[in-house]
Amino acid sequence: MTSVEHSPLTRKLSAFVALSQVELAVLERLHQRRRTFVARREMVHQGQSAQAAYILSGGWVCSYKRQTDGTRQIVDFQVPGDFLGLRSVLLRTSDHSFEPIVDIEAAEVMTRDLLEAFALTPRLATAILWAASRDEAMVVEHLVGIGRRDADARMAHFLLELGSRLALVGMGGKDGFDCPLTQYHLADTLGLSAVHVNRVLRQLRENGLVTFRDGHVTFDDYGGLVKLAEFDPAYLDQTGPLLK
Amino acid sequence: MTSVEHSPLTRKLSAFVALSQVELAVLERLHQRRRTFVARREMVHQGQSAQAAYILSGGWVCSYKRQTDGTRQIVDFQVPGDFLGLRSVLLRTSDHSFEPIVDIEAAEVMTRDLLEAFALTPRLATAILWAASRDEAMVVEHLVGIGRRDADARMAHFLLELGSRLALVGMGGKDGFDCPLTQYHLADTLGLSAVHVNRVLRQLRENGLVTFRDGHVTFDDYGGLVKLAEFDPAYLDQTGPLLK
DNA sequence: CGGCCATTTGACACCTGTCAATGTCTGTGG
DNA sequence: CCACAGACATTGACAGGTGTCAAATGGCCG
Repeated sequence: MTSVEHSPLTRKLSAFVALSQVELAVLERLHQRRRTFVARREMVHQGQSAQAAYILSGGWVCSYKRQTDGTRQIVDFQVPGDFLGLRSVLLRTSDHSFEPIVDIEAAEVMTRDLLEAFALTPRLATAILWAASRDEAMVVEHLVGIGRRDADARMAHFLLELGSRLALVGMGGKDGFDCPLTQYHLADTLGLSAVHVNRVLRQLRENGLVTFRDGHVTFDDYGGLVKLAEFDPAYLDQTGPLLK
Repeated sequence: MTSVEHSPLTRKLSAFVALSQVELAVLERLHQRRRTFVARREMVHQGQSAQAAYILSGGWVCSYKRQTDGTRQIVDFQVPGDFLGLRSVLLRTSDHSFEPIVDIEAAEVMTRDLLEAFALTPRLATAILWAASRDEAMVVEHLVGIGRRDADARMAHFLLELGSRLALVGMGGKDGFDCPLTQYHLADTLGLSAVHVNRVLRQLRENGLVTFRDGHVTFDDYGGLVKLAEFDPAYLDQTGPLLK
């Protein structure tokens, strides 16, 4: 499609607004300090003086909160093209922990560089704020899901949301996507036990809706899944108002 | 305590940072356009071109999301001193609905006035952003609660959080607070059925922990409640805890 | 080969939802 | 003043969704 190799973040934002050459250049320049993190090693990213955010370019990360009894609740996932710790730069960080799910590659962005980029290209700032507000909308939708959907619908909704997000960066479509998550990750995300996650997955598979297996999610009946989850992606594509 | 009558928002922010006379004046000036809303009449506040936010000075509001099957999930409550729709001004609004729980009084703040106030007094901007990030931390904590706490702990945690928030604006303390919520509100907040909310409240009452009755919450055993809920107010970031 | 991790499955308990009925209080209208 | 309706709170009986416990299976890697 594109002759030039763009970063996932560029792809994502481009789906939201057409960026000029200058804006694209500024965006790419933010990707200079490349860093890698090893799977499962917690990236401490507490409320301290976090002077940098990260743009995830490869691999998956989850942000979670751990309770005193040992259980944890995963609040969100970050996939390529997503920011890590953006809010801790713009506002103040809440005390999440971040854990790479696989080995990841990310670009470290210093606060001053980010703010400078914002000053140079207001439209870029707008686009990035759009991404941040989308993240927040996802947390809210997540809350609704855990509070008011049963396990099947919750799982279906989550997989559909993930599929939509990945499609935006070219890593999946309506047939499915590669997915490095374990059933424990799903359990900690959806507020279920790992055992029940397995039961739910089996049922969805046997009903011909979706198959979660060997690191790959296959949408066997996309329409049926959407119906089961009452999935309305409106909260994801907030195309419009901000840039008008 | 104070000879001058300050707004709840002023009280709240003052607990976070000592504001100068100038900053206090700017803050009070934001309260000029007073409006009232009637209980139970939904304040439509969709993603449209929301050019204003509100500072709640009296009464309670809840923000919620309704599902197609009719159930709803309350995402957050706003009590005096809280902003309504702040994020929809700074970023973009997610599609919540707002419902006054009782008759409320609020100050309408136009975006331009707010931005102007920010420009005049950066410290005020910081304080307000702190409030916004606290709201977000509460949503996350709420997610953790629904996902990983049982009904008793969830209820206890919620009541303690509410108590802390109200204490910040002088509307409650370690003994309790006035509370206009119905058990249906609690159910929609905690992801429970109204019937079960009633059972949980009875149990907490019979265990001598907390009494929810006749529009008033009484902490019968604050310490016991904290222990049951494993309540750690760190996420509220109330630097100068009034509850000490 | 021998651990370790993730997955899978079954049995059972229990937390929570649903259904239904009753009680209480408030406001309204006769 | 009383009858009545409506909203909220309360309680019991019952069903069902999920969690917990335990064990077996299979893949991966040192």
